[in-house]
Amino acid sequence: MQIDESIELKFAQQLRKHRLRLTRARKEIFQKLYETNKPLSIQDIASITNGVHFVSVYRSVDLMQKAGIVKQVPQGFKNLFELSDLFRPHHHHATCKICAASKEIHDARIESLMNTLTKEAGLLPTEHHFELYGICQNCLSAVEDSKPIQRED
Amino acid sequence: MQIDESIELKFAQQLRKHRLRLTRARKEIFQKLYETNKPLSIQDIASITNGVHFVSVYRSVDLMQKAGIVKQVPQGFKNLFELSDLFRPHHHHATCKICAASKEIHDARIESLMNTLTKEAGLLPTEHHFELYGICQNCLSAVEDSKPIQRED
DNA sequence: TCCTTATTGCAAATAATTTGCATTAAGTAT
DNA sequence: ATACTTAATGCAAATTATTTGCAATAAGGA
Repeated sequence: MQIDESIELKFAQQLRKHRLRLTRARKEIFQKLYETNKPLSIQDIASITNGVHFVSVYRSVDLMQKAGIVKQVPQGFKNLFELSDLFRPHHHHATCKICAASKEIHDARIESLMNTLTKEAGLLPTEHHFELYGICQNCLSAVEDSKPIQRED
Repeated sequence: MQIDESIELKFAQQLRKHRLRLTRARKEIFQKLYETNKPLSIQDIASITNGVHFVSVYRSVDLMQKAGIVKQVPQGFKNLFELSDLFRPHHHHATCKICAASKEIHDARIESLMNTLTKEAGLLPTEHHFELYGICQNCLSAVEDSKPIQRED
């Protein structure tokens, strides 16, 4: 997939703004996040990225995060990353607890409520994490809610 | 702090319902979560808990989580735990990005919106994670937003 | 009190993340 | 284009976090 010209430019500018260099590794990471278009773990990124050492992925994702290029998406117990709102429309995720399939949610109601609540709590809003979980149609049949928890043995 | 009788009973029942035994370690963990009354990491719990090996904390928190006694609160990049809604009113957190002070939010608007959105996404709602971040009054003065990111060197 | 088996503690294995350092390569100036 | 400065990379190794195996212990029911 070819990245849009203006997106690429913005990427370069954002790096520069934070005195970060536009390296092959970072281009590669950005490209993969862009075309995959869903939250990925560091490991995920390292595995699909071409010739970029996983340590560099850690370091670059961290810096790109601080530079506002990438944002963290804590999903359940995993820390995932995707491109920030600078590069794609702000959204949230609804994820199936069972099959982990995840769907994007775009809804203005969320944002306004978030801001209101954050301010009401006496904070200057910077960000919010918002993840919905449920069970999708496909998986519903396999679940019995009242059953005691499963052990692995 | 002494735990309410009915709370303790419910705790025991919930364990039993899931065929989990009421052990000293679990009482201790429950007690600490109860009196601390804020999200704690596994490490936190292990350190304030009296004579409970950290491996047991991992295991018991995991089981108590599956049994609905404890719930996970992914906060930023940390996985924290607190008692589930069975034992304290459902709420969310507004956390200062800088000093990490965290304030509880109780607001019915959130819940209804969550449920609506989850259903709209085609999922049967099970849970949601919802964390607000901002900068509190105390910390506000120390921040200059447009400054390039800080490196540690 | 006895019996069954979940739970614990400990040691050790794995996995995840971070750090130090020499080498490479951006980005700027010449 | 070439040289220069220093950020960024790769690799090895250190930390840190989490999980697993197993023998000893202790819940909880008979």
